Amino acid sequence: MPKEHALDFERLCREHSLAATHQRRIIFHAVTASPGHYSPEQIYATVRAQIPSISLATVYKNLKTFIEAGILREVSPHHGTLRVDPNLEPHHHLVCRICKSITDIGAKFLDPVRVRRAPPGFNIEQFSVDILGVCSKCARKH
Amino acid sequence: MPKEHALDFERLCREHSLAATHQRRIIFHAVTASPGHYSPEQIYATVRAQIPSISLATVYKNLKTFIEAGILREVSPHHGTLRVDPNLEPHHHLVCRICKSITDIGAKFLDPVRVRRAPPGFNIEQFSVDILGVCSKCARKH
DNA sequence: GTATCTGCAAAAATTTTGCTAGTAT
DNA sequence: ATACTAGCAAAATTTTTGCAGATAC
Repeated sequence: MPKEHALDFERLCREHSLAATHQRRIIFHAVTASPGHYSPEQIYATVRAQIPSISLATVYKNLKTFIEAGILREVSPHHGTLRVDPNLEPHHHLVCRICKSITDIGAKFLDPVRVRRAPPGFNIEQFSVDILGVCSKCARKH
Repeated sequence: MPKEHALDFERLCREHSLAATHQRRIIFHAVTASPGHYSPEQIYATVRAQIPSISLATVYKNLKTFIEAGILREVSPHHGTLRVDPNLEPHHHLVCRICKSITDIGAKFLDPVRVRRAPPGFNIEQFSVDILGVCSKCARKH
């Protein structure tokens, strides 16, 4: 339970050499104040209640800035565009952090995912594991 | 190793009550012929080599149709828009197939993911598990 | 004072929709 | 013959960009 989000925010900005602007403070608060996984539009709506003059572009720019700094994460590394997968067998994905490439890996190459304490009320149908890291091609370039 | 994609395709269409059109045959082939996780634009480019007059809208419509039928899958259920996650602790996601809601679940609630046979050349940094299913709210409505 | 950031407007990129003519069953 | 589908153009959504004025350090 964090006590002082405001202090956290000032510190975070200093640590990442970001200017602690009013807009950033409110955006950060909108994202972190209540648990959730919000879209830029949702965050924009929340922030506008406090800064009616803010622009959607500012929200986008700062979310991107926060993500690049590692202060926030993006839920899916592939939100940019639809990607179709013809593989209907149980399998998982190797996802390269650098080039965003996706490679299949058969489910049997992993220990089966097992839930220790079941989430109340949620009806589990299947598991999909993203194995995040750096592919061999990108490793060679760095 | 499938031998006869063409036959597969005709059968698939019959099984799902879809008209086996020329465009669909070429689109399906573009997605399944070589392993990958292609975007609509990439598929459009491939298909145009064989049907120069095809429209991008037709590619989109049919990918969506295939996905709804279960003939193809989408790599990420959240490609539509960016979603930010303020939780930097190790955790995974409960994702509802119906309403697309995302709920955090701490990493300790799952057995740790373990790779049995390591993918050659890929440098693993972290695991992200999507637990797919139906949330309690949506279950109540069905 | 200087570098960075905001807001605006415009553009780019992605996806959907309505309609008419054409095609599969 | 009937129902479904393709192509087109237009619109809707989502995201990025360039720049002038404002703000943080």
